Parts: sequence; C-alpha cells; structure tokens
Amino acid sequence: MRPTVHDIADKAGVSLATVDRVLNDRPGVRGVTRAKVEAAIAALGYVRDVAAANLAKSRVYPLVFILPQGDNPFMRALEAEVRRAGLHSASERTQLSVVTVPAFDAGALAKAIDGAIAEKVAGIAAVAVDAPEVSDAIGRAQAAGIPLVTLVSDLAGSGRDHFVGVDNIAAGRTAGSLMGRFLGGLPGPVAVLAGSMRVRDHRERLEGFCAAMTDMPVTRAILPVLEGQDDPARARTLISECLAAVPDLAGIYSLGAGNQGLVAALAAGHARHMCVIAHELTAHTRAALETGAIDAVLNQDAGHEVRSAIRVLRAKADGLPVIAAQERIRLDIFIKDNLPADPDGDDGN
Amino acid sequence: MRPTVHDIADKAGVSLATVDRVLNDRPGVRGVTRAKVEAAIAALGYVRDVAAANLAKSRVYPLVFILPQGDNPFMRALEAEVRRAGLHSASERTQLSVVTVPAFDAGALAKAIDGAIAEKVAGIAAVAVDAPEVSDAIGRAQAAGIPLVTLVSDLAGSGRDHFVGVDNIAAGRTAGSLMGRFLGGLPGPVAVLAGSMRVRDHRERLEGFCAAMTDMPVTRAILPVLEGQDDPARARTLISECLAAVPDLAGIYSLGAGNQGLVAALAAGHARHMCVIAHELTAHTRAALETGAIDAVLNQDAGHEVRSAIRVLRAKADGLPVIAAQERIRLDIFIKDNLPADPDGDDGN
DNA sequence: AAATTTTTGATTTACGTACATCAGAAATTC
DNA sequence: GAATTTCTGATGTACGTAAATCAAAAATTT
Repeated sequence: MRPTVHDIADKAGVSLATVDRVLNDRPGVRGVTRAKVEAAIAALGYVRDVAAANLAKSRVYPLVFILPQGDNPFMRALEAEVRRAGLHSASERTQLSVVTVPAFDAGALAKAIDGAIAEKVAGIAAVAVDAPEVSDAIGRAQAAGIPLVTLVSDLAGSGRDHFVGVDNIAAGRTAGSLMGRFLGGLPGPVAVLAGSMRVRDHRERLEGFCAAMTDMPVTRAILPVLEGQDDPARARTLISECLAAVPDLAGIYSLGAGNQGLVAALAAGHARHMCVIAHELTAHTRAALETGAIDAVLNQDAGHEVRSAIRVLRAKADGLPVIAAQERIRLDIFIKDNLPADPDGDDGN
Repeated sequence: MRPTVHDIADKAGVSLATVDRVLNDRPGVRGVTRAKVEAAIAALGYVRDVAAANLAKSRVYPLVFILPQGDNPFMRALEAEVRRAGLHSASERTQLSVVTVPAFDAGALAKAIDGAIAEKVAGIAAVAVDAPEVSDAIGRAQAAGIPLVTLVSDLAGSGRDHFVGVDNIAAGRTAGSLMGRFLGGLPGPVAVLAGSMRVRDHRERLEGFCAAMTDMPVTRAILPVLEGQDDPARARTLISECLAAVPDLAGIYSLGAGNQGLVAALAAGHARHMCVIAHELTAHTRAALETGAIDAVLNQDAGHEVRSAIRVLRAKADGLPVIAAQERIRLDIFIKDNLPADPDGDDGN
C-alpha cells in the first residue's frame, strides 16, 4: 500500500494536524518540525492522493475557453472538443464553458477576458489576437491570479502562462519540404493562399515554407501571397484567377482556413497535375485528400489541444508544475493512406 | 452541484442502501423498486463519482505487460512507457508490471500469460505471436475472466478483448505512397527490408506497400524481400550487398526493426541519392532523418499505445464499455521538419 | 393465520485528504 | 518567573461512495 498522511505522522513522530500543516503550507510549524516531516515524506515516497484530496476539497474548477465566432472549421472543432471534454470533466471536478467572440476583434476578446476575470473562473484559454488591448487584459488576468493559456495562436510577451499549439514555423517548413519532394524536378512556380498576413501563425507558416523551399536543390518561384481572409468564396476566386493566370503552376500551399473554396476552385479547374498542401483536417480537406485533389494535410489535433489546455490550467490553478515535454502539440501529416478512419475520430490519447 | 446517491434516495423515496444495491447490481431489490430508482437516476442525470468510488473501494488493478526481450528499440520504448505510466498510475490505483519473454517464442509467451492468470492480475497486455499455444493461453485468460489486449501485433481469432496498435496494411500503403511520390519519375527498383515474413505485422506492411506501389502511375520493380530478423548486423550486411548488387536502386523500405544496421550500411555506401523510408522513431532513425539518410519515418507512438492499453484494460476490468474511436492508434509520419523536439518527448495527450 | 422468504430501511465504518477548533505544550519576550 | 506569543496535538466533520450488519417490513408460501 502506498503511504498515507498517517504514515508520515507516525514516521515523523508528529500529529496528523502538523503533517497537514506542512503538506498544505499552512502557518504555525517550526523549521525543525517542518524538516522532520519533510524528511518523512521523502523517506516514504509519499504522494498525495489527488482523488481523495479533490474529494475532500470538493473544489470545482470553472474553466473558460474563448474562441472566435464564424465558420472556421478548426475553431468549431475546438469548440466541439471542449464540449466533448466537458462530458468527462465532471469526474475531474472541472466545469468547462465556451465563449465566442467576433474573429480578429481585439476589443471583444479583451472584454471577454475581463468578463471571465469578473466571474472568478479558475482558468482561461483563449485564441489570441495580436493587439495591445489583449495583452493588457491578459495582464489583468495574471494580476487577479487567474491562469491563462493562449490557444493555437500565441501572444508572446504578454503574461500568458503557457502556449498550447504547434510550432508554426516548423509547420511551414514541413509543408515546404513536402512540396519540394513531391514536385521533384517538375518545373513551375508555387502559390500560397493565406488568411491574413496580420495573423501571427499565418506569417510564421509562410516564413517556414519559404525557408524550406529555398533550401531545396531545385529553386522554384513562390508567387505573391494570396490573402483570402479565411473566407471560402474569396479563396475560391483567388485560386481560380491564379490557375487561369499561371498556366504552369506547380503547386499550392494553403496555410489558413477557407479550404472549402480552394477545393471548389480545384474541382472547377481542369484536372491539372499539381501539388496541393493544406492545413487542418476538416470534412472538406479529408474529402479532397481521398479524391487526390489535395496531396497532404498538416493538422494540429483539436482534441489534444483542448485536453492539454485543461491539464495546464488545472495544474496552474493547483500551483503544480507543467511538464513541458508532455504538453507539446505535435504536427500531424496526413496523406490519403494514413487518414484516421472516423471523420470525427478522436484518439483521446 | 451534481447529484449524489443521497439525492437519488430522496427522489426515489427509498433508502441509501437500496440505491446502493441498484447501482452496484446487488441482489435483493424488487423489480418495481429497481425501476423507481433507475428512473430517479435518469431524471437527476446521476453519474457515479469514480474518484470517490475508487477511494471507497480502495481497489487496485494489477496490470501486466508481456513484452519481447532483446534490443528492439520499439519494444524497449514500450517498456519505458509502461514504467513512466507507472509513476502516475498510483493515483489511479493501477499497478503496472512488465514481464519480458524471448522474442517470437510462442511457448514462453503462453507460459507468461498463464503465470499472470495464476497471479490473478486484473488485466494483461501482450505482444502476440501467431501460434496456437498463444491462442489457447488467451482463451484461458478469458475463461478466468481476466481481460487481455494484444499490443502492436494482433492475433485475430483468439479471444483477445481488444487490439492496441496501428493498421499495418495502411502503414505499408502510406510508405508505398510516400515512396512513389518522393521518387517521382526517377527510375530504378526498390528494396524491402523486413524482420521476418512469419510475423503478421511485417507481412501486412509489405502487402500494403506493394499495393500502393502498383497503384502509382510509374510502375516500379520491387526486389525480393530481405529478411534481417530485426538484427542490426544482418540488416547491415543485406543492405550493403543490395547496394553493391543493384547500382540503380531507387529506394529502400525498412518495415521492421534493425534500422541501426540500415543506417550504418547507408552511411558506409557512397552518397547515392535514394529514397529511404523506415518504421519507428528511435535514436538512430531520428539521427538519420536529420542528416537526410532517411527521408521519412512511420511511427506508432509507444506512449499512446501503453496508455490506451491501460485505459482499455481498466474499462474491461470494471465492466465499462470501450469507446473504439477513442482508442484508435494513429500512424505518425515524420520527416526531418516535423520531428518532435525532445528525443524522449512524450506528449502525454 | 402462521411461518417463511424476500425485500427494504437504518446505521455504521471505511477510503485518504482537507480543514476547523480548542486545549496544551513549548518557545520567546518582558 | 510571569506573560506572551508561537507552535503542536487531539479530535471531529466533511467529501461521495462502498460495503457490511441487523432489524423491520412486506411479500410469499404453507
């Protein structure tokens, strides 16, 4: 049997109350006594039974996820994962809620953060927008002692406790590297479709992509970035125009959302042999992978991100350390042959 | 606050003891009363507080992992992950242990399974060997009411409760597909290095690889399979001989272990441009990816597999359902650009 | 209607921790 | 050495469930 607080008390020759004072960092213990207890804890290899502790505390952790509104499939996937996690969260004494704010609206995001602070939540996860108002709001959360993690898009320099998301420069590099290898000696320039260059993750992906492409043995022109504002209709127009204007186009890298429009444009275009790499596995990109319209999809698993955010926020709320290596979000590469079987599949690992 | 057993008792107008009898399926409750209680449970949306329940039960779950001996890095990684999971398992009242048996030794494996049955463990996870003795032992585990999952390599048709591992045919297809795309129009045959064709997962990977290669627009010869017995020295010899004998070799698919030998042979050989795809991310394959000696590595995450096995065994032991979609092990594709930063990194998700 | 069986209630203890209270001991200050 | 402050012990309750016991009530059989 693993040691309990009683064993510590016996071993250290003190009372249960004193052990409790040491364990929970309560005042009123002399240095000598504290050392005795800590020695006993170390000697016995005691670890607190969190389940029992939470039961005794009957503490609940209300956590808020602040996500952008709109039909960005990845954001909706995140929201779905939060709700899914909410089903199991009861047993872990976590109460999850989702607040949506207009996309790219720094003021609204800041307001939502302040609202969460006012409600005295135990933690906040937010998709950051790169703006001073947001940094300020994050600062207020920190001042209030409420842990806050940025999700998907980071805001370095703010007081956020942690970033949950992929390394977007590496993601861009991966895309460039795959694109280069898939194209091989095939000539022709490549196009890049982004949402907006004012968003940090999109900038970073482009940066990595260009770096990888220039590292390739074959130099290849990268056309000026097409900004589709993550809007399917705009994306479709831009890609269609590009296909028409550049007859020898060899590849397209879509690093933002709005892939529905990309797929539509490709389908409408003549069946040209072209290498297409996109981000985020959604119903549309999955279907396009299966038909061969898209060659590879880079994905960050929404389920993993949500669970990681929850773990980190709970750890911060309890003052526990976060094991960085354990919370690293990996970049998945999907081609049609390693697609997970279930469209809504969540491996839960 | 979420409802407790007391709330059910009040709502149903029965005593706590009766609620307990219904909840834990104990005898001595009339059908009418049982229905009343169940109605109250449904009406209140009661869910058992597993933490409290486990605390009250103070039940422990001794689980055994039976793994092959030897220096197969992936198996050693699995073992390391079991030990790592063991550190956190205490809080979940799970006691993990590892038993190693000679690789490919059906008799030893069967004996190990019987040993675990004799020890009345709560669950068994084993890397299956395709043999009748093993099937029989699995049958005995089932007869003893001990849940058993196969790990990495399945044994369909046996009484195993679940298989934890990747779809190896899909893995082979993925390798073939990537190989074909990376090679493009480049001429030349490809070689396949396997451990042994008597192992099911290796057979399946080969099958998928060949299927994907024949689906490619460019037909390409696949040389007879080289069987390295997962032994680095043998693998090195075989690959070196192959490189010498086939000057126009375009690619190598290594679908088993022994990649250390493969890498050594490649390094010793002249710096020929060749597409190399291997399985399992180990220190050697990682280093080879970084130098460019290997182009892609297909990986099944040992940590995910171990955690999935634990979840499944615990669920089975408690008579709870397993959410299949949640326990699907994904096939990871790594190229040098999306390598996880930490060699021993475990994302824990 | 009595005897028997089955079902239900009431109550208690336990799991491991958190937290509060109050009395008593030890250390410190005056 | 007394008064004060600081520390420690003893004890109890709580969290939500499991599990056991024994008595009482209800249903069933004889």
